[in-house]
Amino acid sequence: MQSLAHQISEILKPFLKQTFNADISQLEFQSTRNEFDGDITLVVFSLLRYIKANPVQLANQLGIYLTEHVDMVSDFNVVKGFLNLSIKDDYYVQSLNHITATKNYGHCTPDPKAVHLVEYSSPNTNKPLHLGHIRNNLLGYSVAQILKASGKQVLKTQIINDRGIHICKSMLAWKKFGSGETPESTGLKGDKLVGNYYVRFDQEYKKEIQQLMAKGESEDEAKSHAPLFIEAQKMLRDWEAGEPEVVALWKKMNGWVYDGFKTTYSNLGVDFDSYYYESETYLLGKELIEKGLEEAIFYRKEDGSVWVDLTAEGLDEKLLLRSDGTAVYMTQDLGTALQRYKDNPTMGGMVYTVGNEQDYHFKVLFLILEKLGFSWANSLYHLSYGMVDLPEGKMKSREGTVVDADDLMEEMTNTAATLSEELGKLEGMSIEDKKVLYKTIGLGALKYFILKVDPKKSILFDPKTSVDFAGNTGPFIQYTYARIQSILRSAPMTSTEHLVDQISEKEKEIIKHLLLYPDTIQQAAASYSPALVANFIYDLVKYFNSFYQNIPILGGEDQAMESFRINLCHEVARVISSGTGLLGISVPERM
RNA sequence: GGUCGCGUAGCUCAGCUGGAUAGAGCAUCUGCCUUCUAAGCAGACGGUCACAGGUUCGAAUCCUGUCGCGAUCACCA
Repeated sequence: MQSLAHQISEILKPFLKQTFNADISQLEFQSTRNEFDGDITLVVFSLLRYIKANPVQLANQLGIYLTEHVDMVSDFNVVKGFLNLSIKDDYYVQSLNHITATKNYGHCTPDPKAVHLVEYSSPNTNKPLHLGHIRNNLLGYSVAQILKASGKQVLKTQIINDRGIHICKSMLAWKKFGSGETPESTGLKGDKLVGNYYVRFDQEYKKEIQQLMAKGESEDEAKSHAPLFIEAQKMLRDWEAGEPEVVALWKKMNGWVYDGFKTTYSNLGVDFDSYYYESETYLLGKELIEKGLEEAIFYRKEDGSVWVDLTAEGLDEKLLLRSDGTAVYMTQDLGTALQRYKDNPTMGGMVYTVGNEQDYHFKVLFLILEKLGFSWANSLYHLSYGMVDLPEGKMKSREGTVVDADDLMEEMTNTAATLSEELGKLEGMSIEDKKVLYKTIGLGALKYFILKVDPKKSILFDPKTSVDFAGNTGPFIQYTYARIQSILRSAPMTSTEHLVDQISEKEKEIIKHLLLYPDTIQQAAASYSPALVANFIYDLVKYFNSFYQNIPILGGEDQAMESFRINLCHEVARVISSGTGLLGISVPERM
């Protein structure tokens, strides 16, 4: 079913062409403001570009034409250049019936050829996930859901940063100070255990630096002379050389971390279809560099390092290979991108969910791929998002100001439990069911809190004030859904064929809003913004609550009206559930 | 310093490709629980949309400049 605006446009365009000889691609409509009569408004001002006329006269002319030729337009009025049209109740009833009859309303039919890859999370394996990762994961997962709803086949993946000096640091600390501790022996989550040794390394390293400085070395000298640092560097070289003992330790400790991550992801409700490991991809891309050198897209300096000159594009020169021939971050990313297109030849796009601190990196990456002549280079998208800041400023793992992902989720769940018990509405529910519910609510609050904000903006998170459960929040939306379920339990949906002619303004608002849902999904997919969906759902819930609070549903009124309202409740619930699903938030039947 | 992003109510945020008197939530204040869930509803208070120009019928939105905040400009990832 086409939107109302679209239908009216189609009727008006031939008329405009015939009468004014004006070919107009886009007519501008908006919802009529409450203080005026009418349902939908045509902004006639915007036509003046094509038609030289008095806006009020033109509006009247169009209004007369529409009331005469379009059945659903019952009346009109003109205020300045605004043509306000009144729409018959029939239209709303039919729209609601149409929504009811549409399976997966708002979702496009999947196109099996439109494969999209969404990369998110991409953690380091030397410490646990924190609040920043939560934003990354929620965004990536939600965008994947939204793309799916817009008809794409989506593959979720991550690239795991499992190699490098920082990994060796925690390995070394465990070897020297760990006395054989394991997740089993300590009862700690694997990622937490490894993270502790990363911190331990830093502590011991600092001690050594102090000692060396006491002996008269400068800070810089001390940093590079400290025995621990030298040992860590050696370990990295041994790892790259494939030294069996180091590799075995690396595998063991990374395994612990993966187990820990798995728990965190599962609690957060995100998942992946594939994994790429940096240890397997860091050498990729070198061939690509050779190709670029042959084609003189890149150049080699005397010391052997390879560069690309992007000054013509307003950027700098960028290193692609070190003078010793080893790969850098960019080399690896070039190779990984190519590899992914080889793995999925029909891929229509790739989304990188990475913080905005890497805006420059991705700009350069995409530009280089374009220079190398890959046609798919322009279908890459960097889903850039702002940092999550604490009131004290940035999160710093070494200064202990990191908000741990697991702790935060647990805290949210506990808060939800406390609030729920205070409200005391859960009599008769089993303890297991309650537990699930508290988690659903707590995580709903957290997810919504993060996702309702425009991705590119930074988020200020105050752990002390925590996350709200009232107002524009996840729990409010979940709560409304649960209330609707309660209505539907006592009055199940009935036939949808009733024609009703006493629909209230608020009900019309709700239906108009429901009709916008498919557009919202498309827009959110085009701009990779879950915030659009989040705010859409919130608006819908606001409209609904206001209607629901004031109009009795089971009042023994006119039967047609009553079943119309119950249908409306049902469809609102359906859209809420589908919309929150796009955000990765689940909705409980009761709460 | 160069580049990129942000700046809307005391706080946290919406505001679609320019449209009518800029919207929510939190906080403060006033009402509403004997009927389907009060995590709610109705209302009050609160704004020089950072500032200055420009484009036009019309600017929070587009352009230019200024100021403020942040990120980035590594043979780190």
